[in-house]
Amino acid sequence: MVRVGDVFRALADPTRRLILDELTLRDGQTLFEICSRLIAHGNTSTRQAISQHLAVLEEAGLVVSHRSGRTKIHHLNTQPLRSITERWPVTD
Amino acid sequence: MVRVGDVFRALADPTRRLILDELTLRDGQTLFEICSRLIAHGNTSTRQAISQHLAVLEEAGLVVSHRSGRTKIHHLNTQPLRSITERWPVTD
DNA sequence: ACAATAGGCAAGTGACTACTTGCATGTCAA
DNA sequence: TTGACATGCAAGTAGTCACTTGCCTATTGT
Repeated sequence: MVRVGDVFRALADPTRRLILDELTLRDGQTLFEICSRLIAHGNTSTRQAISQHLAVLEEAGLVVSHRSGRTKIHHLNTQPLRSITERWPVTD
Repeated sequence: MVRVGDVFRALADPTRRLILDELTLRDGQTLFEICSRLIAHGNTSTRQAISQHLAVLEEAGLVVSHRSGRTKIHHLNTQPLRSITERWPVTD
């Protein structure tokens, strides 16, 4: 069960938004891939920090993961974002 | 200039989301009206707390306000929410 | 088996955040 | 003008959060 508060709290951090951007560019990355590519783009986060960020994103339902051997594959899930526009409809 | 981080941080707090809900029900309320109606709905926040929440919402661009005599009228602005679905498009 | 790889767990720290408390400012009605 | 009303400001506090640090587990290749 995903709470809406978790979604917003997860999105409130700039590094977590960068992770979502990275998964938007290439879905299904491992922790090490995400680390490498974030650092390559100037982010200074360590593996442990990014691992904790991914846990927050998973709790919010924005990222789903499954283990494959000794690696863990992360997938983006934009479904929880739907609740945002449903709650406060954007007026055109 | 509204930063996307401010929007998510503002939405991360449950009381602030209740304030947005309240303004969705009836737009253009004063601080005292918002306080009264939130408390009537079981929220235990004080006036000062809600005032600070409104300041955060204004900084995020989600609420715009103008003074009228000794009262301050608050209006909802859902425009910043658009950036959410623009950044991570919701797949149907 | 053994070393390297990919990731996990948990305690500690500094910064930030929500909330309170107390007082000050500005406005309206009598 | 004087008091009541609506709101603002600013310092202090308790709790949360992001990040580090150090060690541990599990899997793969040789």
